[in-house]
Amino acid sequence: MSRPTIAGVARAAGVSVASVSRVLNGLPATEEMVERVQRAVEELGYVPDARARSLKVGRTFQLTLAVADVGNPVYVTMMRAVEEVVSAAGYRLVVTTTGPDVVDEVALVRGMARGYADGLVISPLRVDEDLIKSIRECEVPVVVAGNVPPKAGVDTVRANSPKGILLAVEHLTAKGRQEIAFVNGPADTVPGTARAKGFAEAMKEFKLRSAGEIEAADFTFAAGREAGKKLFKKSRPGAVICANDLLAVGVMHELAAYGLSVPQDVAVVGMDDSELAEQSFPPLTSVNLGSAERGRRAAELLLARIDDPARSPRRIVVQPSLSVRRSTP
Amino acid sequence: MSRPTIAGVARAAGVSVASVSRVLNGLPATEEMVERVQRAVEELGYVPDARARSLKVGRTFQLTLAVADVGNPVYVTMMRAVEEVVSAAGYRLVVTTTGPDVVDEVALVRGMARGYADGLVISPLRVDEDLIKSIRECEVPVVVAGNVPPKAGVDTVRANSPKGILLAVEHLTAKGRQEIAFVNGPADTVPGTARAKGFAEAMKEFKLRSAGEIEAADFTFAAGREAGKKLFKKSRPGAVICANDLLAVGVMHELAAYGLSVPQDVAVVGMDDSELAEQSFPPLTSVNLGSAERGRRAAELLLARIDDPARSPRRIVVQPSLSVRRSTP
DNA sequence: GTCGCCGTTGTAAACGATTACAAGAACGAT
DNA sequence: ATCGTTCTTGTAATCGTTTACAACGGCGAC
Repeated sequence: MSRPTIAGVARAAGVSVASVSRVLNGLPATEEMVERVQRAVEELGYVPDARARSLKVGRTFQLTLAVADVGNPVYVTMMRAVEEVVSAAGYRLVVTTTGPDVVDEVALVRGMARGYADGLVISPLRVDEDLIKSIRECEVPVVVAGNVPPKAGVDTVRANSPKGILLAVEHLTAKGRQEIAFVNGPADTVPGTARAKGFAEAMKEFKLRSAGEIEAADFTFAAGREAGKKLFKKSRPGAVICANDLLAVGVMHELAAYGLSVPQDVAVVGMDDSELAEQSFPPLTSVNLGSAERGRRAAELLLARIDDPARSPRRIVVQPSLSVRRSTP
Repeated sequence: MSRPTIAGVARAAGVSVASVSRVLNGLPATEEMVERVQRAVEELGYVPDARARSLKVGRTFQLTLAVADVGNPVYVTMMRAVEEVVSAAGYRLVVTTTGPDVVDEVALVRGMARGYADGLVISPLRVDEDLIKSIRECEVPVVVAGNVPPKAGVDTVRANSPKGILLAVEHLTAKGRQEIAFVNGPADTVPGTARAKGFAEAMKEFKLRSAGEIEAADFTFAAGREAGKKLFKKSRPGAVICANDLLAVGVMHELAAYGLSVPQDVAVVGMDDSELAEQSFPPLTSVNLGSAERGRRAAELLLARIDDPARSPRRIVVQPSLSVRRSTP
């Protein structure tokens, strides 16, 4: 016995399929009609088929959020924010992971044309011409949580990480730490380049000389440890700014291995202000790049564009703040 | 200009829709036919509509993984494992979050009848009759990563947490810690009850008296801190076992607030052996409940059941091990 | 040359919903 | 009594695929 269809319900209720559909969608009908249909639905345990429905109406009432690395705690903050906005608007949110490769991301964006969802929020790590092209040509609205050039013609909401790094440097110098090193993620990623540039600018602004720069292989804990190892092999900075919280925690572990204490010997600042920042020990001073707000705004942009596909693309920048915790003096 | 359909491709190629479909699905056709169709597809940028396809063939080639709390790092381990197995088998994995409430879970399971995916892996926190019923009656195969009674008639893969706690207690006593306290998650959850029972059994086995038991409000970091506060207000155990890693990290923070050091003053053991365990400081000794293996096996069970819906339900138990790190002596 | 067979292609009917359109009922106004 | 209006309901087309079935052409065997 297979699932009942609308035709089965119609037969059971002794009415037409059109009437069943109308009742189900809350269109006007007599009390008796509503009654009969609902009884039949109840009796048969009928549940409408979303595939058939979306084929006909051209919408799925699902939205997709694509993240590069589920292990990065910054995404949980974002995911929560997106979920909240999206479900309040009556959409289901589904999360998929792309690999770290840009080709995976391109495949995902192209794949949206298959009609999996009505829209996409994507936070790409690496961006190239192919990806921009696929986003521009995407069949469904796309919002990029991150930085892509305006020519992509797409809604974006991004962080201001140079400004964030400036806040970190300002805080560290105010506390008397002048010898600041920087542990970045891969330079071929979008946040990687932005943060490298931000660090250089900030150091210039404060007339400081960098106490060492390391490019980690990844935005991960393990890569952070590696980077820390390399860094402390050649220098003893008074502070380290890290391009995200996972890297920062990795670096702190490495510091401990060297017998250095945080923040007395070395101050450490992370970025993202994710849940990990408060969970780490000592709790991590971290640049809040507004992940929650970025998630929220991205979701709102997506909904707005679904409502009006013709509106001109918005580019929102969310301002950072600094969450001071105990990893800095 | 809307997306091209198979009819458009057929027209452009000067062949019938059936032929296009056949070429697209790799069914036998002449070289010339394949050639013409592929050119037309290329030219128009045709992408088949997954909704229409799945409506017709009755399969979506998507699988759903439902998790209760994306903030819990144990799920990232699991997600990675599931993703790997599932994508190797040619399925797309989509992740959705249920709330902590059982009604959300029931709604999700019922909702699967709408045809969102070909199968579901769910890891429910709380289980009641409604949920069991909905799982038993679910239109698509369901695998439960967790513990539901056999009468649910469903494939399950669960951890052996009592055994895991036994390992923890054994380890602690071997290191000379006899005064062991336990910080559990909510008792009305499935893991909560299992772990409470496991702790009691383990203490009995080792002829020890509990040095305090606290039920945290949630399986979260914040709840762990609260629980730690309560615990240390009334007792000074030599060791604390926590029902998951987030709770353990919360407890360690509270210990630090009391000026107690880990592991010298108090040893701490977590459960799940998630990525957080190695990221925490000191790195957390944690009971490995086999999340990765559970994820992998759950995915395999799901694929097997999709292949053969009639096979009798399997109930797999994954054995725990202990990952000793520096939070215990 | 005719027949049968096989391989390739096309026609049309599904899948399960929504919805434009038409038909019928009810009712008041003339 | 007739007509027009409005409200409710049913019939059938449609969304974009897949696929059963039929048609056709080519080819070898007799």
